[in-house]
Formats: sequence, structure tokens, C-alpha cells
Amino acid sequence: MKELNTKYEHKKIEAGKYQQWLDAGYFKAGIHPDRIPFTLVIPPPNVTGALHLGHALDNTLEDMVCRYKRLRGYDVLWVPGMDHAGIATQAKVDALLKEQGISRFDIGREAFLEHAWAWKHEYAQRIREQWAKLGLSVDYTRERFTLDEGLNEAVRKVFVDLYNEGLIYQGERIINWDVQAKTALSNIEVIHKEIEGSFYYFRYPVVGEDRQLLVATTRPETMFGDVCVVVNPNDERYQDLIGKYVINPANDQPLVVIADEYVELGFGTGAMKCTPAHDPNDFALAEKHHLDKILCMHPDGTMNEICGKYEGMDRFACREALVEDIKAKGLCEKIEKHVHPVGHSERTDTIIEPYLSKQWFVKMKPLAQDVLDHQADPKSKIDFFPSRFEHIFAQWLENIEDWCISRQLWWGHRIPAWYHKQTGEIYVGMDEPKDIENYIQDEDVLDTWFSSALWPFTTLGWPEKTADYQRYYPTDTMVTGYDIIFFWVARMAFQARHFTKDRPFKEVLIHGLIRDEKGRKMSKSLGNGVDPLDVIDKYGVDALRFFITTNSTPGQDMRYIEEKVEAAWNFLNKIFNAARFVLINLPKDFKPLPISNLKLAKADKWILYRFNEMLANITPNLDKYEFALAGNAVKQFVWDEFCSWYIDLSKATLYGKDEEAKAVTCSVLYTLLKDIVKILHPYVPFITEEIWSCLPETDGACCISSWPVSYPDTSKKEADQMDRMISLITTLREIKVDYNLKPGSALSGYVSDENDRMIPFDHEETLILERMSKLSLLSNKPQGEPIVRVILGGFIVIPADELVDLKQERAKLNEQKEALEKELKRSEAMLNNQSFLSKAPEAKIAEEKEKAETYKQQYALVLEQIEKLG
RNA sequence: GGACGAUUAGCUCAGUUGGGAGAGCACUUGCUUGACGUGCAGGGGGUCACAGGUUCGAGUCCUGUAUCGUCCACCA
Repeated sequence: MKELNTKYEHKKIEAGKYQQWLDAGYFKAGIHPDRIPFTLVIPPPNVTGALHLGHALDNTLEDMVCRYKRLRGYDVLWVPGMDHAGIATQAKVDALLKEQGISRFDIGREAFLEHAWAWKHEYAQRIREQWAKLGLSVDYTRERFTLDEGLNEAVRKVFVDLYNEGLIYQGERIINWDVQAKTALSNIEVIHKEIEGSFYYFRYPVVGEDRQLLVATTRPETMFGDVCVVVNPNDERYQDLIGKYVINPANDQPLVVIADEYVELGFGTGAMKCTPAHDPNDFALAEKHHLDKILCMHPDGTMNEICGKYEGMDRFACREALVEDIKAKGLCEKIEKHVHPVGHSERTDTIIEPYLSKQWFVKMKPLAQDVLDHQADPKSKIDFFPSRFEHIFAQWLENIEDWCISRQLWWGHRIPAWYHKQTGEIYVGMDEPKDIENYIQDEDVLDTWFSSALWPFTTLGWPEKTADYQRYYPTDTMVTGYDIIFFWVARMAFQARHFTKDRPFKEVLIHGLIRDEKGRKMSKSLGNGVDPLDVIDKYGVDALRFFITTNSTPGQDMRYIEEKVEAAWNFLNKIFNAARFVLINLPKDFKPLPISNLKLAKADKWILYRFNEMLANITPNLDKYEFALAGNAVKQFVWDEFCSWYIDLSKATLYGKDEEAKAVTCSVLYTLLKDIVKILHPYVPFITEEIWSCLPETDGACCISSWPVSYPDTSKKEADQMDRMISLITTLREIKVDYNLKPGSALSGYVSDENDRMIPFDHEETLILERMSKLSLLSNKPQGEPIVRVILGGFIVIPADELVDLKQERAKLNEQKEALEKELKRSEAMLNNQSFLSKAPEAKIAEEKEKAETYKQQYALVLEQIEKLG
């Protein structure tokens, strides 16, 4: 048993504790095969750098769940791991090499990957150090990486199976091309931003005629890829032009005018240029009308060889130059300002080029439908907290398009497809073809999310039917931000459904973003990021965790406010000192007595009753991830009831002479402290473990102890008696403030019930009154002007002639009178309402009647007193 | 163009099946009370955005409006 420090110093308390937990193997799953398993996988952080506050939020909530479930007696498995994060990591390694003057193309694929792995090892270690700082109770014996061998095998199997089922295909389509990263992206990696661009109106001379056709575009540089001009077949203006040729002002080439209903009658000029290789709609038109698809750019966004003098120019430089040239030719009618959404790369923020390219796709409709079908079944659906995200999730799946999964990168899972050197035939398989010398492998890798989507089951050993997979899958809870529902949650859902015939997790807790104190997103460019390590250094991780868990609401964004972390620290300091108080007052040879065998005093019964109330309140809230509601209820109990009242009340016996009473108080203090520490453990694991280790008669660690149960034999009636005492003590304090008496000054007086009968106090209560208020009870009603105040269940009379300020007393009584009148009016209105009496629940009516009764008595008393004062 | 969220004390936010408006910080008065001044005791401060409706009863449910924010959406 350790000795508790005299001061709360978070650094001292947190030091070494995590390693002790790990050394003892407390977070290793499977130690208790008899227990019900509870599984959670960590959303694998990218190995691109340090963890930020967003990770702290996510991971703290997960650790909360795990530690709570562990205390509830589950065999908890929390699988840790990291994500290779293809584009992001490759960009970082590229940048690092660039600093050394190296291009990845100089050193080649293999050498580059060596650098990438070295990077991964370095950052994985940093991430683990941060997990340790946060106190995450993960099982390191099961740590995985999205690019490790086992996962690679699973990824290949998934690819090959989907390919064989016709759910993965290769196709030449318009994809979102990132000209900076020089890779394809999926639709959700494109961020649409409203950009002020221009609408250019150009005149296209009609071949052989002396007239011009007006065509508008927002992207003149793609005119080199135009193959025709399209008009609506019902557009009367252009009937005679259909089938004729016009001259493209960009390159003076003839373009045929075709008709298609796709062109909207009222929009623009009614004539649309068609660029099949640079626009998805134009591509669809080209397929329909068997038109050519002409690329006019290189993969890096510069113009290609078909663009004549513009070859090699950046696409936007080309746009400007071309417009100038067309103006010079006199073919530019006008340029209008035009605000429209423009796709940007999520990673590089460059403007996406819709680009014709051969890529691999997942056919999404059937896979998504499978998930949607199960979402309609309460037994196999994934439950979202809060539930509104289920609609967002379902809506996205309903409108899903095929997923472009190939990426032109090196860092990732290589696509298991090989092309025959002579025939070009495609071979897709788990392993390379036997006559590999005749094949070359596809150069591309898979979208990072393709492997992340398998995370809940591949980490448990799938496709092997391992013991872990059988015991721990499907997982129970996933904790993640609303920003990756589409990227990740939806994809896990369909891959799990398809390959494991199950949901990947039963419940999803969705949290929001953590923002800066002004509500802005934290970002590098704004420089408003907060490093969790700095916060931990200043306030300790427990304070950070308590701030996070008690200031966030499921699904809702939160702001980082340092004052609130400080407030959390203050609470921890409070707990620490409460623990000190208890420990200081326990006798050296203390042995806790079972509460149920004790002759409890009123104060004991009161606090135990309150504890039961609190426990009954928080448990269901914790079960539905309402950590803030539960946490604040615990805080309120600990601070306002345990510390402010019970500890103070306990001093009456602790500092008294009754050894038997003292022993009872000690046991109650000890037992309650122990329970409080357990309840708070998921929130603040370090300080609670510290206090636990200083408590006598505890074995093991707090983190593997058990969730408290409620105390037997507590009653509301007895709790109410203590509430009368509390009301009395509070009133006495008010009187002292009213009369400018020192808090420690002595008073004498008596308490009467509504009928003016003196209420007797037992020994315990007398001691408490003396201790808390320096009130000595009178046995006879004295003469003279008294101060009279209404309290719960009666009134207190303080005879104090020389003190009494009649004016003040009248004012006070009138205040009370008015308040009571208001309450009575409200109460009577309710009780005189026949509808209320006939429709409201009985318990509510009884409650109101009881209240009304109390008010009436108190009101009568106040009136009587006012009359006495005259 | 759709969908969703927010609007409650000076600030940041809770408020779980509808039943007398809460917290933290800030403000204010008093206090070396044998755990804690990082504290203790007392106090002030809100027409719950607005307008209707349902209900015996609405911060809470319904409809609409306003403001802010987010996501989704190929109109050249």
C-alpha cells in the first residue's frame, strides 16, 4: 500500500502507471474465457505524423467504453493498429526525399518503399508513445498494420473474389484525376468548392455559311479535346444546323453538330461543346453516339501534343492564352462571371481534372443493397448513436456510384492483376502466374480505404477462422467521426456483409470535430492547432480526458476551451483531496466492515441513498454513450454531496468520542471512496489508479476491479430527514450572512414543525448542528423577538433580541410569501384542473398534492410570522 | 437544388420517454472552518430565435419563418 502525496501533481501520478498496466497484462484479452467478450477496433491512425486533438477525442471515447466494459466484467479486446495511408504517406516520404535532392523516380519503386517503411517504423513508435500518454487500454499483442502480410493476403483474397464474382472490373472511364499527385481518386475524395470562374461565350463559324453558332464553356482549355457540338433536337433555333459543321475557334478544326435531348433547352446558348475525354456527361454522350474521346492533357495537367502551340503549358495558363487568342480572332462574344462548384483534391487541394483513364472499379449497387436490406432488420442492423446518422448512411448507400479503387502510387497494396506481355490477357489471382516471365504486374496500388474497409475482421485473423475471429467477431462498438461515415463506416459495412455475412460492429458511436476556442476547424494553415501533448504536460491526461468526455455530445462538434480543462483539473484536485481526507482519518489498522452489517447513522443512510440514485442514473447513460450526462452526474455527486456535505457531516463523528460511530463512518467513507474511484476510472484512469493503490484492503488494480452495485436498505424517508438537516444548516448560514455574523459564530434556537411543536433531535443530529452551525438547541421557547425562517418540514427560531432587524425580517418574510404564493397558485391551478386530475399519471398527481400541502403549511407559517412582527 | 444540425445566463455548452430552467467560466459579498483558497459559504443574472399548432401541461412533440453552420448534388 502506497502513501498518497500531500498535493495533486498530475505528472507524478501519471508517471510509470501505463507501463505497470502493460507489464501486468491487464489489457490483454482472453485471460477470462468465461467472460462475455466485448470487442472494439481502433480507427487506425495514419502513419503520417503526430496525433492531434481529434485523435485524443476519438481514442478517449474508445478507452472510456473499454474501461467501463472491463469493469462491468467483460473480456474486453481493443485491437490497436495503424493505417499506411497511401497518398498522404507517399507525399510525406516524397517531400523528405526531395529535401535530400532525391526524386522517387531516380531511386525506383523498391528503394522508395524501403524509405516508406522506415518512415512507418518511426511514426508508429511515436503513435504508440502518444497512446501511452493517453492511457489507451489496447491489447498490443494483437496490434496490426494495414499493410502487414496477413492483411495483404486478406486484401488480395477480397480483390480476387470480387473480381471473380464480377464485382470488380477494369474500365476506361472518366475519373477524378489529381494532377499534382498524378493519381486517380474516388468520388468522395473530391471536395466541391464554390469558385468564381467565368462563362466564356465563343462564336463558332458555320462551315460554308456566313453565320456563327454561339457556344458557352467554363473550361476553354478543353476545346482541343472537343469532338462535336450538341444541341437539343427540339430547339427550333438550331434545327437546320444539325448534321452541319462548325469551326472550333481553338484549333480551327471542324466539329459536327449533333442533336441530343441531354442539352437543356433553356440553359446557356442551347449549344454545348462536347469533350468526351474530360467530362463524364460528354463521355456518356460519346458512348451513345460513338464519338472519339480525345485527351488534350498530360497526366500532370499540362497541355499535350494535340494542342499545337499550347503544348506544355499548364491547363490554366493555356486557358488564359487561348481566350486572348480567340478574342484576337474576334470570335469571343462575351465573358460572364460565373460562380460554380469546382472539384478539388482532398489531399493536395488542386483542382481535379475529369480525365479519361483505365482504372479498376468496384460495382457498388449490389453490395450496397445488401447492407441496406439488413439495415431494415432490427436484428442485423448497425445501430448508430445518435440515430440520425443512420439516415445519412442509408441515403449515401442508396445513391452510390461505382468505386474507383486503383491509385497510381507505390505505397499500398499492389493490385493482384498481371498482363500477358504478348496477348495482353489479364490474369487476376492470389499469387503471380506460374509463367511469370510472360507477364507484367499492374503497376497500381489499391485505394487505402480498400484495406481499411476490412479492418474489423482482418485484424482478427480473417480469412482464417482463427480463435480470435470466432470469439471476438463481429465487434461490438465502433467509435468514429461523422466525417468518415462514407469513407470508412459504409465501406466496412458492405465488405463485412459480403465476406463475413455479418455486420462489422453492432453499434457506432459518432462524434463530431474538435474545433478551436472560436469554433474554427483546427488546421496547419491557420496555426490554431492544439497539441494534446502540451495539454497533457500542463494539466495532465486525466484533465484532458475529463474535459473531452464531459464536454462532448454524441454527433456534435465541440470546442477546445482551456478554461474547461482547467476546471477538470480542479475537479481532480478535489477528488484527490477528498481521498486524502478519507485516508488521513482511517485508523492504522483499518479493516472495512461490510456496509450491510453496520448500524448506520442518518448521514450515512442519506449519502448511500444519494449514491444509489446517482448510480441508477449514470449506468444506463454510460450504456448509450452519454458520457457527458453520466460524468456530470458523478461530478455533482462527488463534489456537492460527498465532499461538501458528507465529508463535512462525517467530521461530527470522526472528531467525536464515540468509537463505534467512528468505525461506522470510516467504513462508509472508505467504501464510498472506493466506489467513486471505480466509477470515475473510465474517465480518469490515472488518478483513480493512484488513489486505489493507496487504499487499504484492495487487491489488484482499479482498472480490473468491478463496477459498483447499489447499497441495500436505503430509504427515501430517511434521506428526507437528512435533507431537513441540510435545509436547516443552509438556513442558518443565510441568517449569519444576513446579520453579518461570522460563519463560526454561535447561535441558539429551536426547530418546530408546522404545528409549532418542537422537533427533537437525536444525539447524532445535535452533534452535527453544533459542528456545522455552532447551534445549541434550546429546550424551552424563550421570550422576545426571534428570527424565524421556514425550512424543509418546519421552521427555525433564533431568539436574538439585540440582533433582530425587524425591517429586514419583514422583507425576508415577504420575499418568501411572494415566492410561496406563486408556487401555490401554480400548484392549485394544476390541482383544480379536472383535465389534469383525469389525464395525468397518478404519481404526478400525488407528487403535486404533496407539494401543495407543504406550500400551504409554509405559507400559513409565514403569514403568522408576518402578523407577529406587525 | 436537396438533407441535416444549431439558435437556452455576459461567454462556451448540457438539458435522455413532455410535468417547477442547469453546469463551467465570468461577475458579486463574506471566510486562514483540523482534505482542498486549485478552496468554503452566500448572491445576482434567462420572454429557452420567432410565429402558429397539439396537449391538462411544451426548452422538449408538429408546421412554418429567420439567422448561422455542415454534408450531399454532373447543369455545359
